[in-house]
Amino acid sequence: MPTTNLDETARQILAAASRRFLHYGYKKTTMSEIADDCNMSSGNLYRYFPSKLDIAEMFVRVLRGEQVDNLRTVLDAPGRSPAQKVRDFFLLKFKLAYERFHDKPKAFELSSELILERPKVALEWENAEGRVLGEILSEGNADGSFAIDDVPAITKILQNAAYRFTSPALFHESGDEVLAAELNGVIDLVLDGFAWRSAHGEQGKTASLGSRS
Amino acid sequence: MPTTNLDETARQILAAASRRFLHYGYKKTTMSEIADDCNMSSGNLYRYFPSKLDIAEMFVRVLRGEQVDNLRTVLDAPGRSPAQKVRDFFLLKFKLAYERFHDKPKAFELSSELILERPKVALEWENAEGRVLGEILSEGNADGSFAIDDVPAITKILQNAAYRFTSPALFHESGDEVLAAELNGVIDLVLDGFAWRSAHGEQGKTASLGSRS
DNA sequence: AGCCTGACTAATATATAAACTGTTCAATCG
DNA sequence: CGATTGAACAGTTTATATATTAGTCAGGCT
Repeated sequence: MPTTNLDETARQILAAASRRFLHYGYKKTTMSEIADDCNMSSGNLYRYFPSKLDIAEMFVRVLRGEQVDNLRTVLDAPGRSPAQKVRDFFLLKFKLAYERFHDKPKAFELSSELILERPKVALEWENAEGRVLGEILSEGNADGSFAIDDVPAITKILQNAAYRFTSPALFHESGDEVLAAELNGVIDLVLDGFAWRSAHGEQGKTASLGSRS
Repeated sequence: MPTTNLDETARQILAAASRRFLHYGYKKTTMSEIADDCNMSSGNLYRYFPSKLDIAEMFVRVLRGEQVDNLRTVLDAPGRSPAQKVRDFFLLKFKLAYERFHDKPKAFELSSELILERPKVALEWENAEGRVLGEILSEGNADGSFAIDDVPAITKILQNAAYRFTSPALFHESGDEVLAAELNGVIDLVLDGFAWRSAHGEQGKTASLGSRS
């Protein structure tokens, strides 16, 4: 959790802001309200955070920390093969995104607003999750399930392939189960790709069936 | 082209409307302006189209027709294997979307506005493109490159896996070449998945390396 | 008759004024 | 003297009034 770096007062401010962000959204909570909740003046908030947007950024960093911690449990699941963990990772990520979108809509709205002003936060989020996924892939390399030479590159490819199921744009279109089934279809296919590569090696350099241009 | 069904006058209206949609966008072109361009009264437009939104829908249908015709050329490319055609299909689709996003922004804006009111149009678009992709897959089945038992299902999976490169949400983040390279990475992997399946059969039923649950 | 017009209306959009909010900082407090 | 305040300012949001537009229809034109 990134909050451990924070002053006690800063944590209090963040907690008060988080409550209001979740209930009323970012734009509808005012600095004065946050200050009132903390029994201080609005001006004093600026001794602890440079701006309102920075409070929101810290709020999102906490959300991200929780989500990454959650995804990291996939790594330690006993009796699961690396390939199964790849599937677990994306299904859990989808489930977490889907649930947050539906029962914490204000948090989602806040993330979107923040990312418009601070795109770097989205990249950091993706990278943090990518690190977990990369560990799964490395584990597969170690036990011989996979034969991936460039783990970060393949991590990015997997994130790209699963993008549709991690962005809330389509959470309206279909239900939980339909989307999860489609995600499973994508994962089936990329895992078969891994299987092929681990049997034949040399991935990426020559595209097996359909060489480029 | 869907315009062949149309009355001569309707075509004239659609042409005038299209010019203004492309130049000024949907909301900034008025029915009176379209009528003036056609030397008729605004009321008369409603003899040919039920509403302004229906003119926009027809405009988007024409766009879609052009795009699908364009993608269909991939099917007839000589000397390309089915796997290469899968790659050609998605790279061309990406290029068309990327270019239209950048040099016909008003058309993109119009598509977005329309799809909010007429989501069915987006589904029809995806299905129309899916039919072309499905023909490529069937061709691969016929010549032995692929061994796909449920072509429509795999078509959907491929569209899902490539979604990130067909939705304009990320066209801001990276340049042309970076995105195309990432798309190629995804295609490499799914084609390797096809290679594995064509060598082993039984795709979908048992997920090769990482069986479900 | 069949096609077309253009004034009319309800609804939407734009422009303008009023209120509010993020942020600063000179003054106050402990 | 460091920590805190709250009035002041600039920028933005909201509320209100004005104007425009999508869509209708009773009549006119050919």
